[in-house]
Amino acid sequence: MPLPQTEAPGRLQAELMSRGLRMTHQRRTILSVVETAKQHLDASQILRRARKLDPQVDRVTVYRTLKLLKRHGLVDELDLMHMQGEKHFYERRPQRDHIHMACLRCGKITEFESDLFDRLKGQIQRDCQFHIVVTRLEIGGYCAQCRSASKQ
Amino acid sequence: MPLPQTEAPGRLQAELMSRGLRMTHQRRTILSVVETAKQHLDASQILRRARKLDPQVDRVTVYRTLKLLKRHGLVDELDLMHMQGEKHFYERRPQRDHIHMACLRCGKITEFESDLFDRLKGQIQRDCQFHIVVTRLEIGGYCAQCRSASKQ
DNA sequence: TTCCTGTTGATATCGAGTTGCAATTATAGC
DNA sequence: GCTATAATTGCAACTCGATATCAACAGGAA
Ligand SMILES: [Mn+2]
Ligand SMILES: [Mn+2]
Ligand SMILES: [Zn+2]
Ligand SMILES: [Zn+2]
Repeated sequence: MPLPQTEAPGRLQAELMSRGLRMTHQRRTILSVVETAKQHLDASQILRRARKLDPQVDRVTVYRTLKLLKRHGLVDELDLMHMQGEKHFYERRPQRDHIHMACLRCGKITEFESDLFDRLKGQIQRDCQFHIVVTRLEIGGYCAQCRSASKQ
Repeated sequence: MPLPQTEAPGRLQAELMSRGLRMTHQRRTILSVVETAKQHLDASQILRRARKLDPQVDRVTVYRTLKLLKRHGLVDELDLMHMQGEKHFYERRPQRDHIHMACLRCGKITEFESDLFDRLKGQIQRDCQFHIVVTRLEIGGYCAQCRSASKQ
């Protein structure tokens, strides 16, 4: 039993349990991977990390769990400009939405929060009578380093 | 010869030719499909429409042409929340960027332009020293119709 | 502990998109 | 208009992210 049941349940686990969902060993493992990730991970990276904790976990369960988390609004899915293949990336939904910038040269991902973004969402809800559930603002371009590097 | 060579070249075609790219019959066909599309089309829809004009056109050529158009910043790629499968959708890049809202109930796609969005992009370029090449703001939620329909 | 139902793993399969390569063709130069 | 040549195409095979199926399993209420 690599993952003792007694560990403090993360927020993701608590969220799912409060919604009456069954908490399996595999789910706990996958949730802990998503929750402790310091970067944006794709499904196969999540699988690899989950297997380190519990070699039993199957690829299919990772996909099923990610779909579940998306459906409950607990993780967000990103393209990050599909810079290498068609994979999607996942991150815990933060308190406040943020913007993702992907550098088309070095691949670096930068996050950015902005009042203007919050106001824009407000405008959309008001002017379009559209009830926003999920937002995804992704920007491709060139980061500061790569800009100065390419100026000679 | 369903597509006479004498037809006025569309803007996409003119753009590509001005960049010194070869203008093949297949490309002309695919460009005309993309250019005249009234909705967001995925690759297989583009193929089907292109084949109506020239049954010779191959699936691979559609993908290659879309990649070319993306690389030249002439079309934008969208997920539209991946509501049915993993397809991507394409549209001619407009003068002014717009936002895409996808209704998670009826699937309707709504477009929206906003000064706040333009200002947000300006802020990002300034504050993050990030040179923006492409932006993609996609929002999932519930449209006005579906909201009132679900209120009993 | 029992029972029931939701969940899982193994496998096969789907389907969007890519690759390799020989045949074709656009176009620049004559 | 020809010719030469390098870009482009079509076909087939392939990659790989994601899904469907279904028997076996296990969470958790009673
Ligand atoms: Mn995508
Ligand atoms: Mn659009
Ligand atoms: Zn960079
Ligand atoms: Zn709707």
